[in-house]
Amino acid sequence: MNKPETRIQKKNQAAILAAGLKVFSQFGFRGSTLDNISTEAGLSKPNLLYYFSSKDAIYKALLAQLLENWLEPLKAIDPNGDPVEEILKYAKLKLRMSQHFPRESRLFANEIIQGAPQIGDVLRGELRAVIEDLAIVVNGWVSEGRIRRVDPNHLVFSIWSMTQHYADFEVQVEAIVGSTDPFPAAEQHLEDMLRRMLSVTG
Amino acid sequence: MNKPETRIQKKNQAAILAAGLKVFSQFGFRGSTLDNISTEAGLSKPNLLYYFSSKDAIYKALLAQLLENWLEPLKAIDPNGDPVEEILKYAKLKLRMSQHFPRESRLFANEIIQGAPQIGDVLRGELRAVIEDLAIVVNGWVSEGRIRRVDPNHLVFSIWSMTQHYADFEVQVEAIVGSTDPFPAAEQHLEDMLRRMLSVTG
DNA sequence: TTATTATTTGACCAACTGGTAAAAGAGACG
DNA sequence: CGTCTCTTTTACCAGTTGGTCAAATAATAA
Repeated sequence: MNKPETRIQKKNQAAILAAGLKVFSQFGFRGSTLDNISTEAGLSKPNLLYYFSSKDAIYKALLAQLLENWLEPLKAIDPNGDPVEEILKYAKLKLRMSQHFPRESRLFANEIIQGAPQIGDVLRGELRAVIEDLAIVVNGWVSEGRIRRVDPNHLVFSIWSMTQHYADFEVQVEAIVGSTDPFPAAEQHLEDMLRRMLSVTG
Repeated sequence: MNKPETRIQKKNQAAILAAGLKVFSQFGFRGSTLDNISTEAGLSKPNLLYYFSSKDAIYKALLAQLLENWLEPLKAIDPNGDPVEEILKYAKLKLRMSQHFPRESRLFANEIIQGAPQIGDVLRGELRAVIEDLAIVVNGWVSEGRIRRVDPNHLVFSIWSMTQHYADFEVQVEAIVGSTDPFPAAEQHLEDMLRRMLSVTG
């Protein structure tokens, strides 16, 4: 029933979402203004509101898009694969997302820090369910003796935190490593941490 | 030269800082309003401005206070102590700070995510210097064979991220562990991660 | 007590906030 | 060409923002 989008609509909606991502990820929802976003998008404020009915609508569209990409790699962990390699694959993918999509990460971080007013339900619903499934898989690996004993939830927390840190706290990382690209060393460190934590052959 | 503070001043300044911490840590600087803070502090807005000259002044006072407590434990790492235990002591202290002062952690996280407009200088100055000193110590431990080879900077990043995660992403942690207190298991996991990463006797 | 100082309040301001209405301007299509 | 829809702009609004000011009120000291 929804009409096909014109090329102008496609272009402007994309520009607005890109601008919204930039602004929201830096200032959070309440700290961002429609003026900020519309200026960044190269549109007038009423023109922006012609494409999105409200500030809220832009924010929600961004989060919805983000959550998909967020959950997908988690579900891709293969219970039949090699345990350490599966976990490492996920962790490295997450690190690469921090490297290449830091604003998405910061948008998410802002939302969570502020109490997840928009996506709290998703966290307590779908995310929790996915993590519960993963916990079963990890616990299976543990009881089969294929990885060392580990708390599945906190393993996930440590992967999330160590990887997202490079996006969310980018300015702090930069303050310390200077102009060095931190990601190669970060990946090596992440791999070391997880291999030593999980490998049964110590 | 500065006059002694009256008890009313002490009380109201403390109330304002407590209110500012609560509000700023939830909404970030730009997302917070003087009305929020003054209401939270139980004062009228002009009355609040009688004690702090501007919104900025409250925020800066909070950050200054915070940065002291932030850097102190880092300097307390003893080059002459047992390497693994020294690092673990620091990590556990950091975790306990997340547990008992989550709002301070979120205030800091908000500031960093938003590009550290206020404390960028401190990060590139004092923080960087402290981390450089620590790196020398850690590299010494490595070359003495007392801990396994590790990148000092990224070791610190992983400790910061894994510990602060429980404060900054509290709502996400809660969504997954439910009403369980996450901190005992978090401490165990943190200790496992670091011991297995660092201990030469694997 | 009174004089002095410290504190609090209410009224106010200019700039900015998210959002609206109507009309002008562009594009697409027959 | 003309018509019709899509897009953009101009002008506007009520509520909120950080902050000021003078006057009123409480503490305190002599």
